[in-house]
Amino acid sequence: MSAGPPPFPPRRHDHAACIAAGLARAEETCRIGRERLTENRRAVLELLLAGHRPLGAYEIVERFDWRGRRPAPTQIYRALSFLESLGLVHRIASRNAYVACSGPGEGHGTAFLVCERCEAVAEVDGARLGRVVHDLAGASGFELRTHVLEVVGRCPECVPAGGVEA
Amino acid sequence: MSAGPPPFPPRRHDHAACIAAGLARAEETCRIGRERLTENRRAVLELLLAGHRPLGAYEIVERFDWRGRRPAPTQIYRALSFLESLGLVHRIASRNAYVACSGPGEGHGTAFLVCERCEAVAEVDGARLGRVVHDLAGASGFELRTHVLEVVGRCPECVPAGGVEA
DNA sequence: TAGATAATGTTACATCATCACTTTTCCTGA
DNA sequence: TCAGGAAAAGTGATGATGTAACATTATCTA
Repeated sequence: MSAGPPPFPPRRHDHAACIAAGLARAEETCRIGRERLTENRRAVLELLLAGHRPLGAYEIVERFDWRGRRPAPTQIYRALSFLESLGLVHRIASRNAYVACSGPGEGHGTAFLVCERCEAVAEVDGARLGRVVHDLAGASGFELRTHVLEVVGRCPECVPAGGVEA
Repeated sequence: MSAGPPPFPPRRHDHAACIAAGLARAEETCRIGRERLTENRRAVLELLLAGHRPLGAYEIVERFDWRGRRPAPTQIYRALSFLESLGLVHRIASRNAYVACSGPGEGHGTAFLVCERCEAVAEVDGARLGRVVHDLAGASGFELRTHVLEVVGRCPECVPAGGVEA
């Protein structure tokens, strides 16, 4: 049930390694799907991995040092939709923002825990959630294709801090 | 467990009555909370109730016949956030759109079933979902405040229709 | 009825996302 | 190895969504 790394990585962890792992996973995914992880796509993914929180498309544009210039939004959106189609990136609908996928591809019980204070995002997955969503839809005669579950609150690091600041 | 009206109302139902009921509920809610259901707010709510599907803010602007002129987006957003704060309207994040609340206020197990073909939206609520979300968050040490669950697929009326048209 | 508070009116602007079209890059097979 | 086609990138414009700031008007309350 609960194998794998903790959903919220500790504030200090081997970030370089976790970026490298993400890129390696992307390369593997592309290789398998016979897709190309071009320079643009790779760069966008890298920024998301480095950000370690949801970034808006225009935030990505700003961070993009791309042979000295900045790419047009179009480029970013193209890369994002490519990466999304491979499950390497997810859109956080409640924030109009994007995060690098932290785990293996789309289970049918995926949820995002979004910290409203520090903006950290954890991706969690549970068969039980998948079943509940499935049943909830089924009970209404609804044919499920996909779902968006975003849980908003405080991550473990931010629970102690009270108030609404930040 | 499954009392109340069917989550997806039949295509033909007493729509006037269901609008009236929505408005009555809003008036009651405002009375209790000592809030004012002003002309603007009431009109926005009425449009959402009449639409019976998620409307974008600018769609509301267009439908708004407001003493012959059209209101600025600001007005609409102000009404929407007021109505949202009272739980009379919900934002469908995955669509940047808004629907009138169809049931009693915020349980902690609310989900929206969004038909990708006809755009109908049903609001469903289940204690089981609430528990799963709660547990999912808790297992990560996450302190839950609220959540967004949007299930995308086909409503019962649209399941028969194949293809991706519309 | 004065003063405080809430809501509205109005303009401008910030942010998010896509379209249409051209050019370049890369892959494939003769 | 190079022609031809497909995929990706480059570029400019524009559409769609959402807020900020501030003046004005309506409503409540003492």
